[in-house]
Amino acid sequence: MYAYCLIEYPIKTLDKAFTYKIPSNLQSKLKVGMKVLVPFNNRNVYGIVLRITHDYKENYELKEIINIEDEFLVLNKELLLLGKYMQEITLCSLITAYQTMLPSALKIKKQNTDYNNYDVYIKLNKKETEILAYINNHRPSKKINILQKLLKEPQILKQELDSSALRELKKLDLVCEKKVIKKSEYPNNPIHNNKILNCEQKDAYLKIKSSFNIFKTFLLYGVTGSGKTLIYINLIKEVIKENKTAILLVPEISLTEQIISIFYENFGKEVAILHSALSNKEKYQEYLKILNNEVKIVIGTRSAIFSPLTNIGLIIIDEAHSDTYKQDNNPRYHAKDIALKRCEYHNCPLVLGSATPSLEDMARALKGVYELITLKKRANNLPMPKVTIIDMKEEQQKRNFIISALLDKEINNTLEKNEQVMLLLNRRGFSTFITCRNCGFTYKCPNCEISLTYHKTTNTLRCHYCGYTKIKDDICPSCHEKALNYMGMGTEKLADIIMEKYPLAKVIRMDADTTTKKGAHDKIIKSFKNLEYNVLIGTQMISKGLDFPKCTLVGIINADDSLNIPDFRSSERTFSLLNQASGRAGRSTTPGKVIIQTFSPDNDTIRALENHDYDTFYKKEMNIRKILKYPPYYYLANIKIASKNYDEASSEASKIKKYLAKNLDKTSIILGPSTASNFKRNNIYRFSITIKYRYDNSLKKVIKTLDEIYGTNKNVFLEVDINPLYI
DNA sequence: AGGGCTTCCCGA
DNA sequence: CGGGAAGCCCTC
Repeated sequence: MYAYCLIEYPIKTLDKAFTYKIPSNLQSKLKVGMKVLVPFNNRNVYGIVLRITHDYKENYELKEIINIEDEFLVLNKELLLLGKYMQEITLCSLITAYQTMLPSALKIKKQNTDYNNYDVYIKLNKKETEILAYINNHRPSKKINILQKLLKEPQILKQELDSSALRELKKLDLVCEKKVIKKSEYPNNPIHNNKILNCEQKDAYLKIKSSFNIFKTFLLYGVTGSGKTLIYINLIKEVIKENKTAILLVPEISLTEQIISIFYENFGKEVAILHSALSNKEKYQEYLKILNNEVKIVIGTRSAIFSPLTNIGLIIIDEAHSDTYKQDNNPRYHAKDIALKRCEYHNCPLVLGSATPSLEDMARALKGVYELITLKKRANNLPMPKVTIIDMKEEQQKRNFIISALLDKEINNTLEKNEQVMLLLNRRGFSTFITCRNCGFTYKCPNCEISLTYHKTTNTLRCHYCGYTKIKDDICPSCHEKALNYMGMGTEKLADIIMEKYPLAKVIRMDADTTTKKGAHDKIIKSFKNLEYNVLIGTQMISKGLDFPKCTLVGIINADDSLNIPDFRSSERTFSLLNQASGRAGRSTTPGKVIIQTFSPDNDTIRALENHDYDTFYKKEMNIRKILKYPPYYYLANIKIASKNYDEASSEASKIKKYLAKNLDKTSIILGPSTASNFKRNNIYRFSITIKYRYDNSLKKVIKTLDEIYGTNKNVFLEVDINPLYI
């Protein structure tokens, strides 16, 4: 017998099956989808079996399979097909597709077996009476604080305590460390039990339930707080009753602790969790549970869509508009595409849940490709927070540069009432663009309607979609002030300003700088929730899914900045982000207030936020997409041409453009080559070509051919992204 | 990917 | 003529 194997190297030229003889001792055990060790070019490598046959025609002298790596790890037929599908739609190599589908401990390659991962807890090391004596004999301090906490709680995570105070306590031998292997069980949290579906929720539930056993996609469009989770739970209970399984995808686990604990509470041991914060060993364990049919539900981030569940009855993608569902390196797959394929295979429904659906999804729903289910009311009948838009051009005249008069007043009010404030400082993206400090003017490309990117070396502004270039002016073309240099402000500076201005403010920051350490994220959220602080300042990471009952005011300092990011989806993202952030205000009994500061108070996206008006936003934005031929009216494909050598990258890019123009359908539009948004990174220059197309035709074949040609080029390489989220 | 084999170039 | 670097090729 013979086995066709794919080997571990993710190289285009090796992306084909190699044939091996199966030694007699392995013949009964070996199955398609298993990981094997094979001799390859004077050494041994791992591979995966794609096909087993009884005869072999060509007279090439074959080697034998050495061994089966793990008899229990088998990629089943569905997953093998799924990998092929992923190869097809993302143009990655097949082995890359399979590698992506497996947890890192099981990848088809030699492993580093560094599995260690544990939590360090702090415990008291002396009797309670001794500790109390110590507390009574010393002045209040961070150390005393920690001891008091430990008297209440027997053990506390090390990262939650002040490290310098802890060091001293250890020296005094009052506390000790305890290492505990991290467990993936989440605490039961009996808050959300036994909730009954309201009318809207019940309707949605029944509609989806009636489509069990049918391959069909639902867009569950419900305002923030409309109780989508409760619908998910009820649906999944039903799925399990039918003895089937379900996958729930969430955008980021750290922001979804609540969902997880609700699921543990409802389903207990039947749930497996898969996400990047788990150690390799934990992932392996969760994966084994799924393989052994010990669980019925998998909750996880993007890659959980590949869980080896059999007999799937339902897949749900929560916050389906989130960018995290698309992988931003090779293979650039979107979890939704994979989900659709799996639902088709299992003949079951896919549910896309969102408060601000992507235009693509909404367009499909309105066309009838998906079934649209709308939840208009918040589950607890709370009103949506009141949104006020402030014109920062007017405020500038009044010398209010960062905090408007109204926001100032509301911050004072809120702090005096002992409630909490969240201030969102919009990110500026990766590339630099120029804004007028005086009037908020930003340069836009006349062809593509996106902000121009500033290139310091040449003092030019360029469109990274189509390549349009112009020289930067000295004075603002709009207000004629010499103020064309505003580059934005960081959270640190804003925190300083707030602390200086409001004596009552206890400020905590959350952004990329303050959350680098593991667990820092959680720590900030917990301490804000515990009311240790009353002002939370952060970038967009504070906007997602967080629930702070005492937070009644949300201030958006610079609504425009994300609007100006040079990307055709910046309006869509801004709407989603700010709508999401607005939803943070007033989640319990007191109604919330939202203040949006902007230089463009007449902008349609900003206007729509005032009334949480997705529908109007959708119509206006769709119109722009139609005129400019962007998705959902056209599909996109992006090719980045990268090289250490500027000239080579540039000339190859021009060649590729010519090749595409010659070989693609004439209805396709080719933009570029232009400098990519990440034009120079790590000394590699990148040029970008974007194709807008309506009919697939020869596109994938043409790009694939290009990709193969450049597969052997050592100096220039291509990065292909089909349906890119960013270009 | 990565090892082996060929080729090419320069100094003696 | 020799050795070392660079390029090329092959892997069941």
